[in-house]
Amino acid sequence: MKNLNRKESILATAAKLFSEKGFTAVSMRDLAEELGIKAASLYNHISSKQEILSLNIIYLAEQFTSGMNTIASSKINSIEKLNKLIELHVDITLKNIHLLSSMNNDWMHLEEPELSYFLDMRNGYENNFRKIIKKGIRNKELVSLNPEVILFSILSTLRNLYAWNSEKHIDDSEKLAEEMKNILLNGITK
Amino acid sequence: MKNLNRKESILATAAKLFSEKGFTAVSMRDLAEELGIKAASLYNHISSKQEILSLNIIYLAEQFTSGMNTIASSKINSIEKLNKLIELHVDITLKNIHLLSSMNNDWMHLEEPELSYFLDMRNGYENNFRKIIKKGIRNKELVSLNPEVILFSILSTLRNLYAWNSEKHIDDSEKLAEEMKNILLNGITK
DNA sequence: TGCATAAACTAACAAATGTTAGTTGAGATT
DNA sequence: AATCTCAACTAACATTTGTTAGTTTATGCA
Repeated sequence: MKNLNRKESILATAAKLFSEKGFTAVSMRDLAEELGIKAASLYNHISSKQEILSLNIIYLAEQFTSGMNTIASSKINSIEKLNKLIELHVDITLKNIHLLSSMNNDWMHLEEPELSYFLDMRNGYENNFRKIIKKGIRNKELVSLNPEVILFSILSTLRNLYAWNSEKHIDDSEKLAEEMKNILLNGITK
Repeated sequence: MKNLNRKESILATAAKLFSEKGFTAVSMRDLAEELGIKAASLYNHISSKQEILSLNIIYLAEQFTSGMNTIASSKINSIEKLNKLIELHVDITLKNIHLLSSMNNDWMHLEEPELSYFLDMRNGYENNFRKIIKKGIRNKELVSLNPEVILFSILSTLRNLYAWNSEKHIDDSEKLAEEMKNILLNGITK
């Protein structure tokens, strides 16, 4: 949390606390105490608890959206796109573990209009992912199974990366991505 | 929620609300209102908000633990054990969607001694799962990749089943389990 | 009929919540 | 030296929180 200005360290500390206990269970006094100041002082830097949540979540969601847009529109085949998506998730997750947790578990506490903005991004992301899978099936690159189940399986694993990683700290992002590609795409049986 | 006595319907309704907003964000007044009574009346049936959470979570965790114990000690090979585990998850999840959500997201709000009891069950479950995977690798039934990454990938997908299923309602439990076995074990590439 | 029980109610509590108003002090700018 | 600004502070606010105490009411059993 060093080398951050006060607002940034509030956002980062909030993300950490939210990831441990959830948005609602963390009070502004908890957050202030963790930063060594009084709750009222937080309001010199942010306008509300709600703003902390939405700045954090929207920032992260936009990263995923932008990464997905680049990949979806690139001229590579479906499997290569899936590989790139796995790299994208591993990369963003390892750099933002606490934010990931916050986004996955507290997005429903966003208020309008940020809630709709977030859900639009999330839906857009899933739709792009779904298209890639369906195209892969049509091209015979992927097995012809229910694309929804495929989508769900991969996305669940990628979205949960943060939970696993905070326990066993995998530092080598590249190696982790390679193993995940292997497992998710080729399966685990011999 | 019909054909349940009052206590059971309190637990079920709480699970539903917790799954939508999280344990901390649901007040006893919210819960009471959903049941058509006043908050104080809840205390004729349960002793605290905390009790609601722990009864729900412990009930579910014990189901997983007991299912796992049966599978782990049965005399079948590793891949068959993994198949059984997938069936177990699909089965329990489809029957307890809201409970699943509550357990996955609100367990950290348990208090001692239930918290430790839950964490012991959870760790035991993961250890059994890990053993099955490691033995499968030793037996050359499974590919020789990092067992932690394999464990994490499968478990993430299984644990997230509830989230996906509440949107796209897959009613055919058997068919869903079959597709998941295929994808998780054999991969998705041709 | 009278009584016990179960489950609802009203009213109130102390504590915790997010937030605002107004104040203070240190450091930079004029 | 005087002023401005930033970021901390204290004090207080209106709500909301989980929970308790005491009361009422309907139902089933003696």
